[in-house]
Amino acid sequence: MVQIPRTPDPAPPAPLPVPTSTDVARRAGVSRATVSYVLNGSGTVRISEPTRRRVQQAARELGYVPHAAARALRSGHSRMVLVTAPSYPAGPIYHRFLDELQWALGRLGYTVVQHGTAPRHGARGPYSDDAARTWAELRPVAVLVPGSGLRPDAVDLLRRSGARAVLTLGPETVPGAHALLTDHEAVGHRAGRHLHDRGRRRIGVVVPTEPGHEVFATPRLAGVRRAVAGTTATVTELPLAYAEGDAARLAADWGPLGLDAVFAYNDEYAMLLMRALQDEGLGVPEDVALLGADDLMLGRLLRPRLSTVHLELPSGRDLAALVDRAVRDPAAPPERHTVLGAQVVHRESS
Amino acid sequence: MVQIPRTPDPAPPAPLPVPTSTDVARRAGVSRATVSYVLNGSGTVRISEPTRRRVQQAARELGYVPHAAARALRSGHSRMVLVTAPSYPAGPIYHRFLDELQWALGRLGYTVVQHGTAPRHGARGPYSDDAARTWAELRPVAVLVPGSGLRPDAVDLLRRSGARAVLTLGPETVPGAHALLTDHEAVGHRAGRHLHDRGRRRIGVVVPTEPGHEVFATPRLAGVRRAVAGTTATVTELPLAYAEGDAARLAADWGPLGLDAVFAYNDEYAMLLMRALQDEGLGVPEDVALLGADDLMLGRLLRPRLSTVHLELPSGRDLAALVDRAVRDPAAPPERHTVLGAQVVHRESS
DNA sequence: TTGAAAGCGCTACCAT
DNA sequence: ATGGTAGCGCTTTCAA
Repeated sequence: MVQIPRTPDPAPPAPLPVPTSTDVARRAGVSRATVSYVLNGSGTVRISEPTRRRVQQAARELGYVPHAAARALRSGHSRMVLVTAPSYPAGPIYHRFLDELQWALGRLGYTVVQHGTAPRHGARGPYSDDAARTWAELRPVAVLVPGSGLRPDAVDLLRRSGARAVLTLGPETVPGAHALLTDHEAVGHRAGRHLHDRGRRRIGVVVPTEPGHEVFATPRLAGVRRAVAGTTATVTELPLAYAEGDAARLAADWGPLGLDAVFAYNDEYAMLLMRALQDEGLGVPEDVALLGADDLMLGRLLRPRLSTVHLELPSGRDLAALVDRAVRDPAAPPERHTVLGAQVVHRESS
Repeated sequence: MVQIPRTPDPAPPAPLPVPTSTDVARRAGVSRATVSYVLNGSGTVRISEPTRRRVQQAARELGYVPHAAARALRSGHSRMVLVTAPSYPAGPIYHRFLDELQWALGRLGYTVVQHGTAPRHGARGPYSDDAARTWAELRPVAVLVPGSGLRPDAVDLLRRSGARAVLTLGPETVPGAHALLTDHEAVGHRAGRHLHDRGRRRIGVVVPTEPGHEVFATPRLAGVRRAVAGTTATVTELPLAYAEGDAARLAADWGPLGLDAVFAYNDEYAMLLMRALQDEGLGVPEDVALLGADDLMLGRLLRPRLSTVHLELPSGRDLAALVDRAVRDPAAPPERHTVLGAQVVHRESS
């Protein structure tokens, strides 16, 4: 960070005392109870119009903002939905989904808060109790955990701390938690079947070596295997780091592999590999068919245009509704939903 | 969402009462005060080892998790740093930065919470008071607002609600808030100078038509203009949507433009445009030089390899230190820092 | 070394 | 229609 020359700047006003509902009450000449009634529009109690006005004006003049923590403490529950940071590097698809979810939950009166305790080096394990404890301290009414690694005891901890619903969005179910299953096995299966349908018989499957991707890569690989089970086709695992050098290495050793198709994990790895293959003089799709996933824009810009598996997360509205339902009936048995739409988009590379 | 058949699932236990420090005290046979001392390791008070043990064991057995809101209420301040959702579509660079920041603030004892009130269609304006109010209700000790659009009255509202520091990370300063200035004018300037140095004289600058990008695009354009001011070079604004069709349209009308270089806003737009140009038979960089920004991996995979402006956000550690400093001395005048490292990486496209 | 008690800001019950 | 007041879970001074 570089300090740049600055013109003298007016110091901010000394920290004023934060106005409370008591201040509003005093200023409006009413009791705190009345203030609360006016500002929260309690259903049962009626306040006269003049009083109501005085209170609202006093609140405005003071810049009064209610204290969410105090409210939660008193009322025994918050409207906070905590979304934890995904355990994997999230892409544009996830962010669009989260945006939608936030908006939909907002309409239902919830406040969405993201907590990014990304598991760092040296952490004891995925979603160690430490992380879950931090979440629990916030006393969210619901917790959504995208990705994998949520442990059953963490679910327990959260529920015992008052969370009325715990939901996972990922490849596995966790006891006690509602599950939105992203069925990556099905993604692999679609990919495998597509390549097999196109007449390919020696299929490679890229498995990123970067940590955090196993969650998707493993079931996708299994899906491809299942797709060609009972046929003459073979499936070969292709570890690959997201780096030019590694792709070049893989491409250089391509011959002996004898592969005629690759499901490249996603569009970005596909682009990486396509480039390396082409640089090595191999033809796509003549020599080797290439299939990505995610349907990113960049796939359409490649030559040949990249075939891909288009993925679709659940609509934010649907998920918001599920959260709301779960919160209203915390004792209901966990729901399980399959939420990952997967569809092959056939373009030119396969 | 598709409901899949499920085996009957054990219903979760009826919502147990959440254990409080009173429960821990009772179980350990001590007072709540003692529990607090033990669990928070108060500096002044010494608790005997046996008592300490009993308390800790009781807490463990009960699955006790302190109530952050209650604690904040009593102590008068929280350790929550609120990071609002960026007002622009955030890329991998931002996410890496945020990760780092979170980690660094965590080490300083803060809890980072992201609040995504992304300004949606129909919202009254950028960061309307509504959004700021929601933030203020959480009574964060500090608020970091990436992007632009934070209004001075929102800063005021936040400070009057007890936020000891408000920081912006973006192209503009806001009165009352610390500013981490991402100097995109400098990015444009570097880009313009590079292209001019390479002998280009008719320079196009891509300006995305998608909303939200103006914040960057406008100053970048201005920077290019400044870089060639006083020379014979010209600068042409090139509105472009992130869609194949629009790029094709632009490329089809290329001739009359008479441009020999383009600063393409970022690597993704650069890739889009490069493809369209090449499809149109134009040579990069012979006919037209192309410069991206962000230094994404995909730039290295293009042919020719994409020249780009490498951007660097401040280190999470530095920023965490600044937040901490600002929180400790809330009356200090706002700091201003320029935090965007910009450096041209010359490859083959320019 | 430990406990009693006040009080943070707020809501909701019960009076008036 | 409005006010008094208890108490949510916690920390911290003051006494014992």
